[in-house]
Amino acid sequence: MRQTPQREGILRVLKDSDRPLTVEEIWERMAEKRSGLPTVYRNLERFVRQGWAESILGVDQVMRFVRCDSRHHHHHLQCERCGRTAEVDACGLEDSLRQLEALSGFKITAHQLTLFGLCARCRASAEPGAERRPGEAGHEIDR
Amino acid sequence: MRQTPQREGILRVLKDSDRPLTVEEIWERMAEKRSGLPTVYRNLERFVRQGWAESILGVDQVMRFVRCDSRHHHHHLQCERCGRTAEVDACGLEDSLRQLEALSGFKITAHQLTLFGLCARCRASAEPGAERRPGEAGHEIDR
DNA sequence: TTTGTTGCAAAGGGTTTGCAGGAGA
DNA sequence: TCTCCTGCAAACCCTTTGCAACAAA
Repeated sequence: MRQTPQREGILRVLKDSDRPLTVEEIWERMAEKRSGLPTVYRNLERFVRQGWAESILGVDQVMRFVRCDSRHHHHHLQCERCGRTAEVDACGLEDSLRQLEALSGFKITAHQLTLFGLCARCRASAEPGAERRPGEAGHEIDR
Repeated sequence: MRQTPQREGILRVLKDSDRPLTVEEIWERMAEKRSGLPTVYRNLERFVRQGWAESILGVDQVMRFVRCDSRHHHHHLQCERCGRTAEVDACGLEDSLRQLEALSGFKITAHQLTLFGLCARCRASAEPGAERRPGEAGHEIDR
């Protein structure tokens, strides 16, 4: 896989963001060397295949991308207000899954879990007028 | 909400299927009184809002719809081979969530969990050549 | 009769593709 | 040099919308 300014740009944008971004947001943030939208799509797809990025579906049904820090099994916690996400390492689901297998007859091979809520920050600063949706700009540390 | 043959048709198709269906699949199965695709979209949206149906995203990233049997909190088990789903009542996640809240500082307000695997049936009849993906025809009982 | 619903066709919007030119290695 | 990658524009496809005709209640 070749190294190109476009690819570096995409990965940089993802790295610099603390929340998942839509394809268009990524594209917009590639200030210096903006590439074509198709290039962003094509590379994002590869990054996901390679395990360098991950796509997650927001509450608003929009697909967003995050840099994938940990290769191992994990899940995402998404703040409903600012859109920031946190990775959750352990999922503590294993026991429940074994139980379910016995109950349902299914052999469970994979699961997908997304958690929604309020991050510590937004929880603290619950000032009115601060409501935001995932996909909108977050706090001052946004970008 | 008025009762129309189109609405009855959609609900009937959903009820007769043991696996989630795409909008187009639902539309195709409304044999007698086939409606326009927009009508299917419009009603499906309402049914979901009303809690009569539920949309679930497959491993293939395609949205499908199921009749919603239980109004209470539940999750879906999807068979990767035949596409059939089962509803799981308890999710046994509650304890883990409390732990996570303490750990992450998040106040978890909602979660979305989908389980993938092999249903009892497909597990038993693991004959080669029987591979199917969600969205393709299932077993003989498919319709 | 009133008002919600349908069907059609057209618009919309995000994503993908084809292809020729360009640039990593 | 040889591929792989990019950019552009066009094609796609699923979904939504506008509007007039229609049918529940």
